[in-house]
Amino acid sequence: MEEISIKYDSAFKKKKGRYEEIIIAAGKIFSSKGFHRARVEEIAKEAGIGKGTVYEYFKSKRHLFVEVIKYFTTKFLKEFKEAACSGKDYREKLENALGLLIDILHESSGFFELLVRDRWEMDERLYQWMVKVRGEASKVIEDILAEGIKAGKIKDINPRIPAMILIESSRLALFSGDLGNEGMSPGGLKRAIIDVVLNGILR
Amino acid sequence: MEEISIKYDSAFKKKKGRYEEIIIAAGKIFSSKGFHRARVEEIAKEAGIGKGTVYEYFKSKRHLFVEVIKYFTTKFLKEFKEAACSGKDYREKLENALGLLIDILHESSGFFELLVRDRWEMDERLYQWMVKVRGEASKVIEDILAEGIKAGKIKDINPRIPAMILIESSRLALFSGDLGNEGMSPGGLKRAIIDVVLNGILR
Amino acid sequence: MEEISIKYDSAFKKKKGRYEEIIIAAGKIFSSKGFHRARVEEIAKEAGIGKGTVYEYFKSKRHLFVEVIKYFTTKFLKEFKEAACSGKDYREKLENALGLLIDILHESSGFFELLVRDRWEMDERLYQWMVKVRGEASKVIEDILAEGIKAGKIKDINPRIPAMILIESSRLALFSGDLGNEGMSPGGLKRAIIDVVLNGILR
Amino acid sequence: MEEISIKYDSAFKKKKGRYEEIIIAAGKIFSSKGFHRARVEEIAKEAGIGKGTVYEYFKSKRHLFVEVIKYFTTKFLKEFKEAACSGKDYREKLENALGLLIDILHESSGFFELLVRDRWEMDERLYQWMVKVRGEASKVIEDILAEGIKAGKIKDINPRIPAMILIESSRLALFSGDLGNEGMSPGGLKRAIIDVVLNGILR
DNA sequence: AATGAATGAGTCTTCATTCAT
DNA sequence: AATGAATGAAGACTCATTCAT
Repeated sequence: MEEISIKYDSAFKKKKGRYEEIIIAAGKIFSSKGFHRARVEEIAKEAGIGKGTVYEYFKSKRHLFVEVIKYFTTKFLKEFKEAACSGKDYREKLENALGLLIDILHESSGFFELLVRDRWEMDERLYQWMVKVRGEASKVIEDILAEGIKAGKIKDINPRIPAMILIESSRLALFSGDLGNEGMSPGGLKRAIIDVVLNGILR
Repeated sequence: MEEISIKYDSAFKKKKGRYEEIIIAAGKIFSSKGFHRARVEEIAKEAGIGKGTVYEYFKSKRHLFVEVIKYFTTKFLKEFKEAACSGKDYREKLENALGLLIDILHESSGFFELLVRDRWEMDERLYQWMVKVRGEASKVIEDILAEGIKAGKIKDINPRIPAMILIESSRLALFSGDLGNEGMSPGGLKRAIIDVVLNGILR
Repeated sequence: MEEISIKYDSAFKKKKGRYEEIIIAAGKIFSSKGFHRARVEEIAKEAGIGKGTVYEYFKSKRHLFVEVIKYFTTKFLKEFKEAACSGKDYREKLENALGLLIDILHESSGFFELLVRDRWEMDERLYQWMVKVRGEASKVIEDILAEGIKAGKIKDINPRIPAMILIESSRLALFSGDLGNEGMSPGGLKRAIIDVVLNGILR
Repeated sequence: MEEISIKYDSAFKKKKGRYEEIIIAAGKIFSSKGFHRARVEEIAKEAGIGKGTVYEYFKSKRHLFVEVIKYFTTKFLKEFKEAACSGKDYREKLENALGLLIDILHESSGFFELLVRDRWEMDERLYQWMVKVRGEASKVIEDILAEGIKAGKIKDINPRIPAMILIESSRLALFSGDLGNEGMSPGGLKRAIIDVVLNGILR
């Protein structure tokens, strides 16, 4: 299969494929080992190319790292925003957005830990980028909550804190399995979080 | 003052102080730079000793890292549990415990990011340790919530998820300033989180 | 003018021009950076061709270097010999030959430093080539001096040493500006050298 | 012998010996291969130490190179100035100074070619250093000639050009053997150069 | 013939760790 | 016990060269 598609692929790759291929391979390796333990040669191998080729596309390991972060966060934000639109009311939108976030965290936990973990690797510009991404993600949820407020379903409060609580709480998906919440599927986690934040736990 | 106590300290250090001093110095450096960027020599310098001496007390940089994690998490857990006892009812206890957690995250954000970030550096044993610490922290909050349930104040639900939401949400303290929640003091954040989780946001 | 001749040139180049163009481009780059710091890609760019094309004409960077040395030294020797013929007597010939040498050193100091500097890059054959070039240049001056001897103007000595002193002294043109002999034009330098060597400095 | 002196040596080395040992080893390797072809590991091996140790004493290969140049030129200048003082009159001083220069060029030709050859490797500061060294060497000869002028032995001219001619001509020592002036010993070369420059070659 | 994307051998450099003092 | 000079394994990065198009 690999063999069969070589010609088609290689014709395509020259244009933009290589760049993206390397990003994706690097995403895998960085996610599983972190910046420092990831070896450029290993990334190249994962991408099925030679070590030097990486440097044809990226100035340095650090630059590659930055592009990996940007690539995946951009991709995530796009999907997240789309999910946040697809629903008939604020409640459905909330479920869709949070569901997507939790699914992604659940599946790609490695990558999302990068965002916190390798904060040390970030220069100021990348750090500001991450702050912006975080802010945008928060805004997506805030807007949904604002819709709920407008519809009279939600208390008329500043939706920022609840929005951020919802997002932070989604991080629990990272620890499923490790923390005894076995049997807690992504879907179950989503419902539980929404339930707590919407209804509270007071009797 | 610093100067005055030096002699006393250095005489005393020979017994047990050195070990702890190194841990504390290493905590500072690891927190601010992460495992890989921290240099053993810098840690030694911070501790006011020679590089070789570090290896008299710790087998390797990795071993030192493990002990640093254990030292600070143990210290944290102890304080966290104490805070969770000091209050006349579940509500006060919750405020005290969460307040402490948020304060620590706010002050020592660098260190607590270690716990997530350098997950990659952990061998299985340290990872299990961290899982245990997380579990115990969760248990502390769960017990407080259970007290509230028993007192009839809180719905009769499994308190695990709310407990973990409370803990995860506390992480917002890590981003104060960066994320536009300026003006949100640790105290304000604590109250906001408790309010949302206890009462929910539905009208 | 440059533009106008491009088409003509490029049509012509296919035959022999390319080869020479590359040599000239390489001469520029090697002269300004030396062998090691010169990049094949940069040479290609300077020649207005692709990197791979260089290898169509030259087996390797080293081979190209050798040809560059040969090309320019041959060119220089030819001009040097011509200058050494153009004069009515030994004195005029000496002035013309030395004048040319000094002018070339003054203008293309970079290239002539190659000859010494990258001695390490030379394999035995190129080294012998350089020895031969040096010998021929010396011979040109020796012959002029011999003419002077024959004419009874110059002492009847072996002209080799004076010839080589004249040539070595011409190297001072390399340092004009750096060494405080500012204001010493190539012409002035030429006259000063000839004056000293012919007349000596004793009172 | 080597063995016998180990303790004495090693006690001494710790202070300043290592630094100088590395310089000397590096001088050997740089001289014989030039900057680029010299391998740090080979320099270390020549010095009888490990590769990493070089970096304990020198920040980088380039820094080491700079120090090598400075070390040997300083040493040369010192000896050159001393030789230029040791003589009863200008003539003896000239013979001593030029004799030393020619001997050194003859023996350590590799090193002195560095001075020209690796001009490309020099940053501006090192280049200025070399200009200064050249200027000082010239000044030494100029002063000797000035003494001759004062004594009425030499024409009352600016001694700079003759001084520089004497120095440049000494470079012929670099080519003894290669250029057919076989049998021309350093001593013979010295006398020939002085003779030509002092007396000139006109009949 | 011309190209430039791909390659990997070759090097500098870092830094955890050792060990003689 | 304490030290820091010495070490060398490990890894990022460069660039001459190749070769499919």
